[in-house]
Amino acid sequence: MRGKKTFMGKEALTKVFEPRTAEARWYQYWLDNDFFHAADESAKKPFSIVIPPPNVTGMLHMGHALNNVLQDICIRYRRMQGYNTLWMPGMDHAGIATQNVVEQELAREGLTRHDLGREKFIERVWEWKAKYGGVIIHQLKRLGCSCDWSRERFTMDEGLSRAVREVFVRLYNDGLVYRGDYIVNWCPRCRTAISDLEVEYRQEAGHLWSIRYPFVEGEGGIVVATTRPETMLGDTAVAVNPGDERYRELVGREVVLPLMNRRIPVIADDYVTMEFGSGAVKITPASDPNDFAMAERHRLDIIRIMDEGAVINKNGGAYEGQDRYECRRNVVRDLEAGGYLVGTEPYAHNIGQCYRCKTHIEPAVSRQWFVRIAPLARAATAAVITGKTRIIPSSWEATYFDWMNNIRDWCISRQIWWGHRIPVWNCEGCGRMIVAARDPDRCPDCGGAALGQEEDVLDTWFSSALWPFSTLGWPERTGALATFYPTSLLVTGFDILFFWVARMMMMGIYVMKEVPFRDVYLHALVRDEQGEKMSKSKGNIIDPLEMMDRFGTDAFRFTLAAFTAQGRDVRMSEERIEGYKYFVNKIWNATRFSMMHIGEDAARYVVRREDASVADRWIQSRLNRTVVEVVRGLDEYRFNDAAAALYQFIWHEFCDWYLELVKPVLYGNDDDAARRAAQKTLVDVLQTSLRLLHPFMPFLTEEIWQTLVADGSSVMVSEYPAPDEAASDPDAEREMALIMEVITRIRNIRGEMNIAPSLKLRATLVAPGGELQATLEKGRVAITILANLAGLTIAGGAAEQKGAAMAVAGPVQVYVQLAGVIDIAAEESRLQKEIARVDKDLAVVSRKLGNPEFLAKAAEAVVRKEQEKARELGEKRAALEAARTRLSTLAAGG
RNA sequence: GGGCGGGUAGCUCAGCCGGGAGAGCGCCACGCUUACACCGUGGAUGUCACAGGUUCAAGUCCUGUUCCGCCUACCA
Repeated sequence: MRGKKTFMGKEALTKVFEPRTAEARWYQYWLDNDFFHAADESAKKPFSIVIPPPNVTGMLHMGHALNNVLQDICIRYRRMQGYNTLWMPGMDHAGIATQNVVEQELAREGLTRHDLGREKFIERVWEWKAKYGGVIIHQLKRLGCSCDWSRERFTMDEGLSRAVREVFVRLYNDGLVYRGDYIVNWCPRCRTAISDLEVEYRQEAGHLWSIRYPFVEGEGGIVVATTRPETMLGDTAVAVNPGDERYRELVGREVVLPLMNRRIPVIADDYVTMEFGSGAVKITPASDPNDFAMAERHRLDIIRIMDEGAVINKNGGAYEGQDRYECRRNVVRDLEAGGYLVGTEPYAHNIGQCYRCKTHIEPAVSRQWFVRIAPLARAATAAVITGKTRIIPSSWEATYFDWMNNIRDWCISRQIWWGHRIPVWNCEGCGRMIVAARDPDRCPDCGGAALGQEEDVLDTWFSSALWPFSTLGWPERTGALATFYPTSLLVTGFDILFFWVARMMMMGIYVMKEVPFRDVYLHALVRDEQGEKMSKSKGNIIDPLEMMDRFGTDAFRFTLAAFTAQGRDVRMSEERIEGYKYFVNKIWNATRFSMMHIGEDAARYVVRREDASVADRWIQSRLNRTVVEVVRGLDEYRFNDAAAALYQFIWHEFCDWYLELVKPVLYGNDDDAARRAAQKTLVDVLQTSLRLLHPFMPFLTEEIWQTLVADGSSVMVSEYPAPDEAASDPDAEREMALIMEVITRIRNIRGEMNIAPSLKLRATLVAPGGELQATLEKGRVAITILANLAGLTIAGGAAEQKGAAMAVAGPVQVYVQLAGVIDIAAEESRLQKEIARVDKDLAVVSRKLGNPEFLAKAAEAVVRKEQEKARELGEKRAALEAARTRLSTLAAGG
């Protein structure tokens, strides 16, 4: 253990918890003590997570908050369990996004990146990064993230750049990377190719134009339908289905392309759907992926009619210089004027747009680099099938497999400047292409030194795909890599399952011969209260920083955990966060109360078992049950279950019941041993609860721990509670359940009968059997105080209870003397209601027991349970009925 | 077109392997009881989307219908 700075514990907790100061103080304390640090070598078992690197341009939003809080919960949990934990942090250079940001900055100065030139521009981006980049890192710290910041990486740093080059070269040498002229998704605004995944499709209202292409010879023509008339300028064929009777004899003939006066052939291809439109399709190989594929099959000409900005080029004849939409209007106008336009109808269709800038994608043919990933996909699929990597929730497996099985080559080149420049050089002397991890000096063939490097950079996701091993030092054989690869867990949103997770799987297996992670937990998207996706344009963004400011980070974190049910979106709601702020307050005050009543050394008390009250044993047993649930929840990534178990236990068992139950013991002077037992229990339960809660609420728990325990230790490196069968105490649970029900019954009578809470009542409990009476006797003080009684009689046989309200708590009859104040009508209706309720239950049970098939086929235990239930309900009903009879006698008697 | 998820209390949702419908918030009543009014006590509220089926038993399993989301896809 490294040197530890201690924080001087305060005498007592302040009246209210102050999140802001506590958060800053404890985060610094953790840093100062190096608690986030992971050792490259350790006797402890490793547990590692690599962060989904946020964009260097990123600002913390709800998605980040959820993602990182879940990771922090997992990492703190494992750390406390004694693992050598590494949470590897870092950022992504986010090629297009970052370049856009810096270009916008330049635009404000009236400059473009071309004014600066490539080198200066890149410098400018680095300057931008130094100045503004990494805001999100500070924001992650505010969330409490316990990353090992000493290892922070950036996808463009030296080590990672080297990894990128190494992998590229390997892929190339293995024949998995190639360059070629193919049709790709082109963004005319970003002026770069993007991958299939980076295209977002949205339905938009458009038109379907029908155009007649006249035959070269003879009368008539053929009608084609299109949503993009301007692309006709580049048409090189018209296609029909080979099985289409209507067009059978037209195949092989030629038509004249209107406006261009070019002769193009009519061809036959299975791709064409006979039922759609006229059954004939215009083919524009340079502007449509399907047409491009057809051009390859039929060796058609490929005519590019647009430039990089989607402006018509010289191949567009008279339309040269026009923007694609301007051109569309003009083409339609001219077609109409020429009598070629046969029809126009409104038509809704999907249009692809750039996921970065939302500009309409222009499919275009260009020279790009591709990765052939199908062979890598097979291994990535197998890894999940064999369970080497688990996807949680498993419902995502199907989606993963589907994508892997239909995978297409990945376009990895981008025509931008900010990114990893492709490590390929072309010799100006002999034209030789050199693919190398290190910059070559001269051409190996001709020895020439005039080598020009490829202009393109790699898709940002290329470097992200290497993240699990590149951040650990690969291609060096580092200790970190040996210790932490494969990583234990990846936590990320399902929206980047293909972008990132799938590619990391492929690259990890390809490069490391081992999967990159054991578990992949995919969490949901965060939406607003109405279930809408949060977006700036809708103005429904809930800012996590604001939430932390207003409600405290712990409340915010707990809310996220409580909302994270598997397979469902998270609907964020300020009200819920506020609710958990109240929970924070509750815990704070429960501790304050406890500390007022326990001595300095209560934690060291040794309590004999016989001195522990049933309440003491009960709360310990319940706590153990909670430990079981929380641990299971965290092990199974059921964060909401874990959070709910904690909430329920702390608020509704510990605070609502246990604290009330121990008050008489703490206040009283008569029983020192019992008081010490209670104090000891109080401290133990509190400390265990804090440890359990710590991954969810790191700041609050540390603040309390430092004051409560005050021995210089930190809760964040204390041992996480483990289930302990010895603490399980079914007897105490059963006994307390009865005592609690008796108290609730009496309170219920008070409420229902409208009796002032201040009025002390007398009650009689009638219990058959000495054991039950003994149990009630143990609860005598608790019942008296919590039900606010002036006197309590515990009896064996039915006594005449004149003027008493009556209720049943299991086998115990509860009488509350209301002599003088009893409202007979009210009591009558109360009993009536109770009887009706019992009758309803009884009817269900009797129906089952009256069914011979149930008796014959149901499990024996189930039958026995039903029989027991029937007996209890019967007894309860009889007692209530008797009370009602007495009541009517009383009423009749006056 | 294909795939996935969902329709449970006024709202937001939880309900694992089928065996007495739950939580939080909201609502109603009462209470400033010396940890907490960011609180306490008590209470009301559900044809578990619909229709079939399997089963002794279905919110839970199966089939179909319907509505709502999301993902995915080359019908111009």
